[in-house]
Amino acid sequence: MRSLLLERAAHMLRTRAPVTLRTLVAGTGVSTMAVYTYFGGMDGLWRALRQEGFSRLTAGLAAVGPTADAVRDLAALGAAYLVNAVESPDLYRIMFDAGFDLEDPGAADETLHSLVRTVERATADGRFAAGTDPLELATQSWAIGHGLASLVTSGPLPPAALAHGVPMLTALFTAAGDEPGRCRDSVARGWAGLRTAAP
Amino acid sequence: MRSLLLERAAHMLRTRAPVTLRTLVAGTGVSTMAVYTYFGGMDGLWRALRQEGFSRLTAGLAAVGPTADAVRDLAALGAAYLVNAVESPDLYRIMFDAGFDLEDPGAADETLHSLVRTVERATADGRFAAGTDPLELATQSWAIGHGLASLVTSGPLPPAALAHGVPMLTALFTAAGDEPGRCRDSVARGWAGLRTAAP
DNA sequence: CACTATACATAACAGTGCTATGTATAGTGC
DNA sequence: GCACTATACATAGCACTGTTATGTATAGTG
Repeated sequence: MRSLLLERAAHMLRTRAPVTLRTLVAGTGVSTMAVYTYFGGMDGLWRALRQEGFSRLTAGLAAVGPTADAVRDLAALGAAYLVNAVESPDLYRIMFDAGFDLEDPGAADETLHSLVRTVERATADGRFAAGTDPLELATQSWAIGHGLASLVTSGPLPPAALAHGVPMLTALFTAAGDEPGRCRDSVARGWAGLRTAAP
Repeated sequence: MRSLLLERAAHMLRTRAPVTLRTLVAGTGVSTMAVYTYFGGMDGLWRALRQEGFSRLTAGLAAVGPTADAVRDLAALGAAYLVNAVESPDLYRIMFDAGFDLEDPGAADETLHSLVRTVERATADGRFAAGTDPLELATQSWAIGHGLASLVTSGPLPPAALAHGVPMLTALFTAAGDEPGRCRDSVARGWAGLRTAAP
């Protein structure tokens, strides 16, 4: 029942149907109280959806198999991040919407950690300068990805603006010590995985 | 009356008091209908608040007087942008919250335009490569600013993370053709205006 | 001075999340 | 097998939300 409600909520989110306590349980044959036994209220449902969103994101990032080129992998992670955000924008909005704030700090940690590991690999491979702080560079990559994803899903920028990720990440990685030409090539190859799902 | 309601709503937003139709008019001696005559409903109030937010942001950016160093000014614009977002996070959230989407496209245009003009100035001064697309670089700077502002005001990153703006903008501007050492210096000087208001 | 439009007030309506209270079922100790 | 208890719901109602239908007083206008 719990997962049924979660799936239904996710589906209503995708179809842009308003997700309210009563519209959620309508059709399931179950009453409004079920939401309280399983989630403790609507806030609990949103939290569960948020975790679901991060789980889906983590899975999407994990699908970016590590290759010999760690810089390519970093760009591929960025592309996968954007694809995830654009394909389910409502879920993405919930994930980064304040209001629940500080309820489960570190929900996004796994996302950041996969970036950190890849930066470390790139540094170990000699692509970035020896003194590079992995967390710092990973955070900056994340900020770029989130900035683009947020501006596109919120409306101000058209979906085509996602392409800015290529020069931005290239600039960031080059500044971290990677050789410009090789960096551009790696990022372009990693970015090739970006495909916006046709409606 | 209209501006009284707007100011009151902005104040309630600042003090984190829930802004509802009835709490808004309570104490003003006026009834709920006033909101409908002036704003056409709560959605209209949010739209007005959003415009208020953009006006305040535009004013904040305009206060960054142009100096002889256009790259410094670009960084100063970024810092001013972040200060504005962090000082009134709720207003910032409303500005970039979807839901009203596409109601007034181009509300953020003035924000972007001030960046575009400064990029053009920097290019004319020979700081950026001749072929630099001003809109492109301005958009990328915006994405960095918004990414940091959003992640900080939403919770995942601590306020100290705003400092990432310096290396990120430096990397971006250097990639655009500016000389690394001089760029770092300009950005640092422009960033010096960033002061988080003490609570 | 009649007429009309504006600017509200009053009251009610449907919808929201939530809770208090009931009930049926499943598990558990004896 | 049987009382006992906890779980998993259902039913009904509460306080609150935004919205609207209707009234009314005032200001402007021919």
